[in-house]
Amino acid sequence: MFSAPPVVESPDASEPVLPGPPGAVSSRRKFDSLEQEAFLNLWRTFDSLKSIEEEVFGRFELSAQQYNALRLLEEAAPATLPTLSLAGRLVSRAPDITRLLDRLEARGLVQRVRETHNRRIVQVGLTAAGAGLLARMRDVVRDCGARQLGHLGAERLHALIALLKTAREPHEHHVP
Amino acid sequence: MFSAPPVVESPDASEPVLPGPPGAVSSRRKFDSLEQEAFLNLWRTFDSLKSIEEEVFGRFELSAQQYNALRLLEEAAPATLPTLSLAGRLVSRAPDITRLLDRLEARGLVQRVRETHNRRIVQVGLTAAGAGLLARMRDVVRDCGARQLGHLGAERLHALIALLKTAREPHEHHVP
DNA sequence: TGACGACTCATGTTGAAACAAGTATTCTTC
DNA sequence: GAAGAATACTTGTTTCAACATGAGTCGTCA
Repeated sequence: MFSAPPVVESPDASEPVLPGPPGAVSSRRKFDSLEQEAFLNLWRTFDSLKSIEEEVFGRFELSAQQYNALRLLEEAAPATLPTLSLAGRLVSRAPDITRLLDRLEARGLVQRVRETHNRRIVQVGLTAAGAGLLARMRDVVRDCGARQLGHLGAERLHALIALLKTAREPHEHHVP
Repeated sequence: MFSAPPVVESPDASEPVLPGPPGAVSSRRKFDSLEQEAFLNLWRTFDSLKSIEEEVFGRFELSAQQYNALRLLEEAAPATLPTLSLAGRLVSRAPDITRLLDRLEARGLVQRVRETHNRRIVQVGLTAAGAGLLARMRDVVRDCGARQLGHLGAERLHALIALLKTAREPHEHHVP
């Protein structure tokens, strides 16, 4: 099955085992195209910043997606949101919104009420406990943001936001 | 089984906040800070582009991370890489590199050979089948990149790449 | 030599994400 | 006003990622 078993003992076996690419090499050799280079940079940067978020949210035993759901409910409060409407507003698509809410409800952070007029719909609302948790997290979360991206400054942040919006614009399906 | 001192939520989860009383507080601002807005845009854009990648790689029954591993092995070929060295070069950190390679090896795309001089190390190399798969994917992947970000144009792609690098630079333990 | 510790990878377990199928309810059409 | 389509979730199942733990190997120094 294998044409030539390349049991090549890597000649540079003494290469640095530490993470991080040898960036000095020409970057075009590593990427097929500029678009791919951009996407890989996007991926790497997102992963880097996400790990910071996760460390912060982990202290409250929340995932980033759970926090995001709570924020959307806070924004809607004192009104509530139908389950799928909430799912549609999440940053990342959430095909498993039911169990995400299960976990939040089990901790008393959200509340689900089946509508009386249309009993198919389940309204989701933030509880006082959920609002309290968000309030306690506020400062920590803001500090986290500053730690992540504060060094960019307002001007470059605006430029980055604009570029990111332009990047995904053609892929969005008409969502307000 | 938690190592960090958990910040527990308030124990009173009994006060529901449902549509009822008006007033209360409702922040109309959507973001706490510019940094958070930038991160959420990063997240959303990454998720959008990633779903395109996944659709393309899914046609070959590969995840983006698996493809990335194969690409790194192709870059190293005909030499091989120690397992952890490969893991360190992946775009996203991969604590489960063993089973990722298990799956690739089960399909005959990579080959693992335990080194004789230092039997702790397992060298990973691309097989001919793996190289063939990458070759068959090449055009599709490039088209995918163009579909994702081709509308930006070279100038804005360069600007985006530069901003992304600057964004994650202080969080990398290694300066490339 | 042989105990000790560092290194490299494998394995066990838990929990979440993804996809598909099912259930209850409402709407539509005749 | 009943059959069938549509809606809004829910549940089941499989797969994968994350964390902790363990096993084998090597270097070192008494």
